[in-house]
Amino acid sequence: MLTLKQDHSELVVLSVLALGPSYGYAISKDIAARSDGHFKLSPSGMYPLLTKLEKNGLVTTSWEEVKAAGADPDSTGRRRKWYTLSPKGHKQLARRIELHRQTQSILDSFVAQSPVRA
Amino acid sequence: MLTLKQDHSELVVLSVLALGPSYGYAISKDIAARSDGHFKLSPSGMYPLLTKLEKNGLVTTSWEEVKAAGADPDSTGRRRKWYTLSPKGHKQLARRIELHRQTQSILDSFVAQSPVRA
DNA sequence: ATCAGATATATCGAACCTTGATATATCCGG
DNA sequence: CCGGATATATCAAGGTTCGATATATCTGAT
Repeated sequence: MLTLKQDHSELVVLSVLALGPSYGYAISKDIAARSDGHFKLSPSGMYPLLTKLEKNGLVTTSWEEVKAAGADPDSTGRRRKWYTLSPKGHKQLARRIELHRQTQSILDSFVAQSPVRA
Repeated sequence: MLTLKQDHSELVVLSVLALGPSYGYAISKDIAARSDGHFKLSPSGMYPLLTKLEKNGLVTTSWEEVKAAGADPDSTGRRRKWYTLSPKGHKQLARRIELHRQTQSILDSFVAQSPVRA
């Protein structure tokens, strides 16, 4: 189980949001599910990252009050913060993907030349 | 020009040392050359990393006194610290490569599903 | 009704990493 | 003789990581 570092976190979160708006908890479940449980982004990694994306204008946000079926109409209910990829966010994702591919290709050339013995 | 982060630095440095012993300055030049100038590992990234590899037993080290052709025989000369990948280092490299491939493959699956628009 | 576990967001501090600047010293070519 | 390359290394400021902690709500099972 791999805990994602910031660069990979950002790439993955942006790519998840490229499929449609979501919120922190759902994104983290999504990442775990779509990576077959291999990738993990914990709350303490997720929320600061989402805040940073918002501050940088890569996402826009809105709050949703999630009320239970038979809940007290006066209760606050559970709050859910939705994140939507902005045009700037889409551009940033494209840039990140390009950079990722470039990095991978060079990294692979180093790895390919390594005479690996177990 | 990409400055390597620790994880990538370690993978790249180990893979360079897998081809044969080297020393800090040469490794950094090697990385720049073999990446066509795209990867950079600065002295302040390199030396702490090499120290860590040594402390963890992944490399063994030895000093070489590099004397100039017509140098004063009593001068200290320039010091060069050679790093040789240990058996433990070879195993670690194999592990790192495997992890790298796994990570790439999952990361690629996220990226592949991203509807990229410039 | 109660309670455990899931849903949901968020911060904190200690440890660790990153990076440009600084330091020291030697070697080589012009 | 001097600037640039060779060679190693540390420092401090800022950024990152990660488990722990906090708060509050919802759901399903007993």
